[in-house]
Amino acid sequence: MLDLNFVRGNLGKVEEKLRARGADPEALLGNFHSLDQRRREAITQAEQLKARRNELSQQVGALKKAGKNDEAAAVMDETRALKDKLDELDTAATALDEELRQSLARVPNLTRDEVPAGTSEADNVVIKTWGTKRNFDFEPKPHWEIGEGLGILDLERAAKLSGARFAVYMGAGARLERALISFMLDMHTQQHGYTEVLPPFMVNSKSLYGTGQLPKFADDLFRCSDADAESAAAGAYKDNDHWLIPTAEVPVTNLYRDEILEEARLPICLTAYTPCFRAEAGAAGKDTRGIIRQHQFQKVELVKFTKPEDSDAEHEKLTRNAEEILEALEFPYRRMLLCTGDTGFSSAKTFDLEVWLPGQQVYREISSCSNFESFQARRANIRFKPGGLKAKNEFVHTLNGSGLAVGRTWLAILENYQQADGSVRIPEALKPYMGGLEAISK
RNA sequence: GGAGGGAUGGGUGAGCGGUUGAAACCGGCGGUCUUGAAAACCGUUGUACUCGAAAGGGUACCGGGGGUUCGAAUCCCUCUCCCUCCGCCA
Repeated sequence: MLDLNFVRGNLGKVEEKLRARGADPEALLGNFHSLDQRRREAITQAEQLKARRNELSQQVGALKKAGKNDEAAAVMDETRALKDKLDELDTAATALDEELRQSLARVPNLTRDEVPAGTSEADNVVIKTWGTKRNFDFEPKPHWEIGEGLGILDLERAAKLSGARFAVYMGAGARLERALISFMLDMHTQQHGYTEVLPPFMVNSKSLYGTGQLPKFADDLFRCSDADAESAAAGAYKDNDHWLIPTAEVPVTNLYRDEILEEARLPICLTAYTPCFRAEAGAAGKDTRGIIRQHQFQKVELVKFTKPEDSDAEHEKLTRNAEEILEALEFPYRRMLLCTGDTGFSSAKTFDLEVWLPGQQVYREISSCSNFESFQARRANIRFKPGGLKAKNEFVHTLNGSGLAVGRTWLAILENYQQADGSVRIPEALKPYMGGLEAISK
């Protein structure tokens, strides 16, 4: 959420930044000025009447104490007469306030000035490229052919169990997924200084609001049937409903919702393995082969809470921490700076890491590392207490990134480490996690 | 699932219809003392919105929502969460 005062004072800039994203400022904020104006007038009117009521009520107390019951009764009558008008003004003020809040909740974060202008992923900018693409003396296959050939990936039976966009991993394939999770968590906890978290895989609406998935992106999520569908459809979510998490970002960032952190504790660096559940609404027909795009996938996530002035440096570090996994596994990859049109709703600046997939001859996103600045912190009310004379609590900056998407790492291993005979070599760094296994073969 | 008890500021915890935005203690910040520190003492210390050029006002907030009342942290209803006991259970 953007700061109301900032929007009010910088409406032109906000509109410009929204246009840069390809959003329509008219649709999002069209009547902001007049709405804000009407809201403030309504609040002022209601508050003036409340002040009057409070003043009279105090008089009643004083008169009664003094034994002047007749006079008290007269004042009580006068106050009672205020009631209808007060209800009316209060209702109007509350409605306008709510309207403003809801419209603000749907406004995306403003992208940083260094984010390149653009309308789609085609406009993302390559920041760097790492590694050398392997030369194959045979035609490299896509991962679904390799995985099914080795009997470690079973998409047909997954479809029987759950439908399209699910996978079953078998034997060394299942172990490879588990090995990757342990490898990534170990590296982040032992070498990069993160603390491991195992959060719930279901969260309530409030948490999803805090990180920005709600209210705008409900269609992308799986909602559990204990939710009150009727009120949810109306945009009014209950406190005790449950949704499957689309990423560990949601539970981990919300860990400190409505809390005030000690400055000395910052930055807080957390890493979490979780499955992620995404409805992939609107992705029909996209990436239907293989396991690139799934309703359930596993991911190791990195999350940071920082002081505002540190978030840029921590963003770079976090992105490096994800890159180091790719480098340890010796994958050719590149780092992209997402353009304004491709940067996510809550993010001010995002780097995507794309891994080379020789079976498909493309770079594919395997990590997305974002600086949300105070956008999520404001929604989730996560503050810190600055030391010294700066007494006022401030919103932290939140950041997160995949470190990495495990399913996509799994398929990247198949495609990059495949052999002519259909077997797959195990990357050096992963061998200890695979019980010393050299290769997966039939 | 059943029966009880709770939820108050950064923390612990009083208040149970009218100068209570909220005692006290702890913590934080500033100061006195000290070569420095500690101790002791003194002062200070919530958030959001809103009016105002400012000084300074106003409103709301004691888990959430609703109600009673001239007036609610305090009474009533309801929801959520936590604790204790019983039952069930990976």
